[in-house]
Amino acid sequence: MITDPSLGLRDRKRLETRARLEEAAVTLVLRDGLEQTTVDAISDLADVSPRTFFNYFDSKDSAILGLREIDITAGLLADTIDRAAADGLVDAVVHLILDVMGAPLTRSTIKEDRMEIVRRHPHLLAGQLAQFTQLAAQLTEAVQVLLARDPRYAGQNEADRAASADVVLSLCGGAVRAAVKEWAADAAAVSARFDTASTSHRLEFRAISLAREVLDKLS
Amino acid sequence: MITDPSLGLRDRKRLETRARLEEAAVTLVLRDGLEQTTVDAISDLADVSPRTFFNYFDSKDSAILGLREIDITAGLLADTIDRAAADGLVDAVVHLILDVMGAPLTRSTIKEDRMEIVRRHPHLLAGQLAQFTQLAAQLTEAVQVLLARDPRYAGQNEADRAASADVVLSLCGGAVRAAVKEWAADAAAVSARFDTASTSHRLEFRAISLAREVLDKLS
DNA sequence: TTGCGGCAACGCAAAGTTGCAGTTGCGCAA
DNA sequence: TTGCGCAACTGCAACTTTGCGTTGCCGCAA
Repeated sequence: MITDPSLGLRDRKRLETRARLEEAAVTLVLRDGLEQTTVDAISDLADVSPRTFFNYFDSKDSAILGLREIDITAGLLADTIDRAAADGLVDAVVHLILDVMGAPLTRSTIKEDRMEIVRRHPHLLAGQLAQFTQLAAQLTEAVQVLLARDPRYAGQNEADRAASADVVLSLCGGAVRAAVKEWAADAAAVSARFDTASTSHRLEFRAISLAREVLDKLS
Repeated sequence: MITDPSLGLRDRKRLETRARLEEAAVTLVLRDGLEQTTVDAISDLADVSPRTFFNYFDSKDSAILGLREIDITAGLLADTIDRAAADGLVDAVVHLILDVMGAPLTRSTIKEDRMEIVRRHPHLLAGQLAQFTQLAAQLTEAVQVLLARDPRYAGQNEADRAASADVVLSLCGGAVRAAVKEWAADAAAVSARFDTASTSHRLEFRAISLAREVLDKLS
């Protein structure tokens, strides 16, 4: 239940509805399977109309993963800039992607259930990751900001920087996707209990290694 | 009309049906606009049922672009390997992507009409490019073959090579996407007549530059 | 307290997409 | 030449997704 009094009734209801939809989606998928779970059923369980479902989520998959519209806060961007200065651009961007895409997996109250679902249906995450470029002009924008503060890209004009940002994002996104793929294959095989926080770190570490390796060998 | 006598009636009919669908799609989109053109209308004009439409194409967009199932022939793979040896991995992969994705744009008989449509609706190509990773396990496989023949990746085991291939593909795919974005923005602004062959070359050149630049600056 | 602007939920309709099952007819071998 | 297997085509139903127009109610200001 959401009780933050700083929000008006309207916003509280909105948050509650979203939470109900997320929980309904996860519950039904665990109970009936991914294919068997329809948007209608999720909406029913959450007590809203199917039309409303799509006012909250872009797709069934988004609801299951609990992805909300990407919103890169000033704080997150600042952290990313710091990270870029400390560890380099690749580390920062990989971290940013995982933070934005993976937050519901590692920080939600139903994260264990979500992890279980993702483990059983790796294409869920992979699919979102494949699309994330188009979903998130914001990410490109954030990377552009990073590039603008990078001396190596100082001479570039706006347009070139946008293009470069796309490529950097694609590289890092690919690394994350590859890391997730491995993790899903591993998790399916090993099926060991795992702790979500450490999983997130392992993913980040692996993604960064992969990206760096390619940079290393191809340049 | 398809008249190659080496094919049986069955195959000839199949090719004809596909051609009719492609042409119907392009014709109707040019006449009525992208949104106004429905799968039903395309199927009608091509004299098949809407259900059959989806036996030939994954989506309306694919039909408009004339994308067929990706099939990397032995010849194409050999060419790509040669190119990798001569100009490097990035050049080869970028070329491969453009060849696979762009063939219908540069080699089809209705290419001018297609180019016109892509110019008016850049998201068509961008969308396909965004999805191409998942569509094309074959591309990943091809890149894996390239990596296997690359001395820098000689020490890697199968699994690591698969991951690296994903990242390389993502990098090059991003570069192509960025190049296409620029081209679309340009073409929309300039709206000049242009020659499809040289467009393809310019795209390839620009994509390679972008990829190399990122490799250069980030490593 | 009342009235108003706007957002949220909703129903409806249309389009895209996919699985299933039945029919037809090509291609091949006996 | 005949018969069989398989692939293509089809209709149908279900599901996902989106646009549009309507209704009701929250939040704010007079």
